Amino acid sequence: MAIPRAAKTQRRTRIQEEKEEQILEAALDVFAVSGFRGSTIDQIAEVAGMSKPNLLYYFRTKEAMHRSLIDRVLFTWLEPLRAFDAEGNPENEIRSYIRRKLEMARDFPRESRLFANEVLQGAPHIEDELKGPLKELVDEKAEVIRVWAKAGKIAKCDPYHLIFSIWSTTQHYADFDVQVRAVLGQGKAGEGRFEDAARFLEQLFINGLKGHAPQSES
Amino acid sequence: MAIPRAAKTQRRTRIQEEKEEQILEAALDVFAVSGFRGSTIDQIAEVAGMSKPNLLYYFRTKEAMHRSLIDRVLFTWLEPLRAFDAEGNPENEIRSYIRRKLEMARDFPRESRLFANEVLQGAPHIEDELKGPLKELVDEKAEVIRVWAKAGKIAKCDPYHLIFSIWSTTQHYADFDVQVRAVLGQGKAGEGRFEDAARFLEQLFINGLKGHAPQSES
DNA sequence: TGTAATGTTTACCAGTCGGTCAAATTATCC
DNA sequence: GGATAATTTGACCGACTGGTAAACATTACA
Repeated sequence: MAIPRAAKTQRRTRIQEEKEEQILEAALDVFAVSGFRGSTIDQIAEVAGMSKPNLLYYFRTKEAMHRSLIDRVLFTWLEPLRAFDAEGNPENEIRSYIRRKLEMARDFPRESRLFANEVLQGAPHIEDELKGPLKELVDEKAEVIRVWAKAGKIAKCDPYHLIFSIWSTTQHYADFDVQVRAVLGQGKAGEGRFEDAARFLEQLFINGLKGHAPQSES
Repeated sequence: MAIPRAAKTQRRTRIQEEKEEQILEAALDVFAVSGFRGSTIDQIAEVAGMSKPNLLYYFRTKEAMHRSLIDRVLFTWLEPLRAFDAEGNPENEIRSYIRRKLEMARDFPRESRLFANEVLQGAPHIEDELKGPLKELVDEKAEVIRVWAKAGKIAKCDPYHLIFSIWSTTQHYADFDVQVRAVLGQGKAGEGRFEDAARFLEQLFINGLKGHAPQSES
């Protein structure tokens, strides 16, 4: 009868586990490059090395694949921000947040591009996630930063725009990789570029946010 | 016999001028959102308010439209960087570069997204421009910054990554507009967000690059 | 080992894609 | 006003799109 469709049955078989993994892996490849509209099931099927109807056996529609991919990636993608610790030393927290985000741009560029494509195209599939969980998390961490600034531990600044600028500078190395490589040219475009970027960004943000001494309150 | 195709004839008629303008305007709307692969001629035709064969009378192919659009936008897009003046005061130059880039993100978000889409998808249509004219311009301006740093007018830093970070932070407000709005929420997502962003970014970059006193040479 | 559930494939569908063609319409210029 | 060139359109093409149906193959399990 075959009603599997990956969710109906309580326990997923080993083969389901494997195939779904294989499909999402291929889908990530394709969606990350062409976005949702620009990607086709046939492309994904080819990359995954299976027939199109076979893909559609595990994911009923193209949207279901995309949805599943986004859901899985979104959680891990926000991990670095979640790790942002209110109790920690501000300078260290910012420094390691930058470093972690940069590592993700280096190690998971496809995931970064998947989101970039989605948001760039108006986030038609993840608007709720942005306005809900994402906003809440950012609000929480922005408050932490605001308190640090108020206490003079870092410079007074808009915490939201600080977060945006860390996102954009780090993800730039994944999303605009082609451009970065083109501009740096043969010589400087090697893997060392991430180390250079890390050094520069840490310098920029740490110096840029140096607290103004203890500073009086109110 | 009508061989116009917009380029064969030396002098372009008023009507050609107008229609091509109209088409490129519509194409910008569509390409900026969906990227090249994700956009269709029919969509563009509908936005432009003309029939599909009529579009194809002025631009032989979808690629020709895209090409034409990119060529036209690329020049103006790099204008702010070109204006970067080696003779000027470093702090002022950086400040006004940021401001100009941010104004472009605010006033020409579609153009920003057009490029973002293109680069994100591997820049299949503009690789040459990136490796050629763009790289040359950036090399030139990076040298200016390097000299400033060497003279102690600004902090020692990698000029390429400085430029990347200005690009990414400013364009973020165009390319990731939906996300920015979602995170800032109803209250703070108004037009004032560009002023807030400008203030933050100027603070970040100016403080982040404060020169270390005159500093000895060699 | 049999059989029922699971997994895979071939053939196919209706709608959309980029693009063509010839006929019809409109502007231009004498 | 008429000839000529420029513009516009409806009808159409083959290739591709997301997705389906049903036959076939494989696995799990009694």
